[in-house]
Amino acid sequence: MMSPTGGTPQTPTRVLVIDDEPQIVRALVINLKARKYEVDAAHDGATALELAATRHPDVVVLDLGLPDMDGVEVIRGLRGWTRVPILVLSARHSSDEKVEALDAGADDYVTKPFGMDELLARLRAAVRRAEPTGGGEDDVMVETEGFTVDLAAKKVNRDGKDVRLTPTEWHLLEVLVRNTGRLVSQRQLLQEVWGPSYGTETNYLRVYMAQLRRKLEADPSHPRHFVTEPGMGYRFEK
Amino acid sequence: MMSPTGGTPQTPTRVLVIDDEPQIVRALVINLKARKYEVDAAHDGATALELAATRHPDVVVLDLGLPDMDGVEVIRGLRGWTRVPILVLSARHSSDEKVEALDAGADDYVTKPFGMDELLARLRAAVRRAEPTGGGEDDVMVETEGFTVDLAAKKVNRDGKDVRLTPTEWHLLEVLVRNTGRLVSQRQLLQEVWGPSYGTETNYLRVYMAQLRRKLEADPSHPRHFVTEPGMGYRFEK
DNA sequence: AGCGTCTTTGACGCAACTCTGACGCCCCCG
DNA sequence: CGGGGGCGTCAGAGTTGCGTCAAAGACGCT
Repeated sequence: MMSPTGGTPQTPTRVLVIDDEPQIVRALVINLKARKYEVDAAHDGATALELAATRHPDVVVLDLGLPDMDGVEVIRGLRGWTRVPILVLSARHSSDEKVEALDAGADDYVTKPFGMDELLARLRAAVRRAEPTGGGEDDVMVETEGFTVDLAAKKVNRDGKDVRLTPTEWHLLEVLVRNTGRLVSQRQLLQEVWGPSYGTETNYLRVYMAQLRRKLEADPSHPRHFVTEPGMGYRFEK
Repeated sequence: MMSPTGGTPQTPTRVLVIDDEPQIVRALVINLKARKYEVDAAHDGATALELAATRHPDVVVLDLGLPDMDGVEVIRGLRGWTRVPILVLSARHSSDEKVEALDAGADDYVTKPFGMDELLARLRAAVRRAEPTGGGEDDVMVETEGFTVDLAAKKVNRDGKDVRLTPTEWHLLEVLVRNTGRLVSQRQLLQEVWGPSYGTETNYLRVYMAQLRRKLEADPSHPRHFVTEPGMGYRFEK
């Protein structure tokens, strides 16, 4: 009826399935893959958080009954650094459970046993509303007098030539550019680029900011666009 | 447990309730108003679409069983021009109904009879995820005739130029500005900026208030905006 | 298996920020 | 009228944070 991404052919939607019951995981994986989703699976909370950090899923399906940690803790762990839609599965019908999960940051709550059709529809709904912007074309191009960043094409142009960025460099640049003019805290940068457990490794930031400045600033040692706010974070200015 | 808007006191969340059963509408309206939502109600689809257009609700609660038109048509009518979250209520448990409604653009689907707690939690979830991107980025700006404070971007502008503040200076300014016009006790300032164990080191305050005044006041020795209340605390005035 | 690229880690010098103490002022109170 | 506590100001000392470089480790590709 509808492609996972909602019609626009682009990179496939990535789903992270978290459940400790193998048969449920299998059923989900089969159904999702058949519909051209890209699927990762985890059977406990720790693995889940790790996978979420490294794979950056577009939507998370989470069973609350995990062996190693409370499902709500997983929600909080995710919400600490990402707004990825979270669809909760649970065998518990109690109203309190639902309220707790939803208020912790879940986007939807489905009780088992569930219909696969319904689950997939809810998944589509969750992904759909998370999509970038609905109404109008947002400007995916950001220009400075020294270089141009094309967020959609994932390209940076300088003096007519494309600048080669490594994945990490790009990711960092993307977070900064998406917050043009705003200060982005070191913690937020680290967590968005490297994952939730990297909130304090500020040396990574120093290295990669230097890298970005070397590649994009006219005078890397006196940056005009990638501004350091000592003790707080970094800011991208046009 | 949580204010409708998620903590920041601003304009109340507006809900549009669409249902033809008076007792359900009444129950919803009472519960919503008690939680400080602003509520509009419609008992048929035509009125609903009209109200949605004129009142611009932040979230819609829609019963699928309407007298004048199919509920799914209402969803489509809304989705034609707005991305407002739509929470569907329905007596039908059939999977097809849910899939159809969700794929038409609904954000959530709750079957009757429903628990009020759960419904409210789902409503909060729907509003929450729509907030930051939906209505538009409202930067929290505070202006005086001498300078401008942008709390979101963590920026202070004076005479067209950005003022450089250290982390401590920012933190202090932030607490004061968030309490504009109100007196903030020394103890509270110290504990919020330096931590719970620093309730008495008022000399810190003196040093950093001086710093702030030097950077922001036109005449630092005769402050107009950062007012000392001797023996009590400090107050920020526009 | 070998190679190239990307990421991570450590060490160093330098700059920025925080803390601290001394001093003088003003206002309140005795 | 004199004393004292609270406040503002200043500048130095100590600490932390930042930029830079280089090399080792991890990863993927051929």
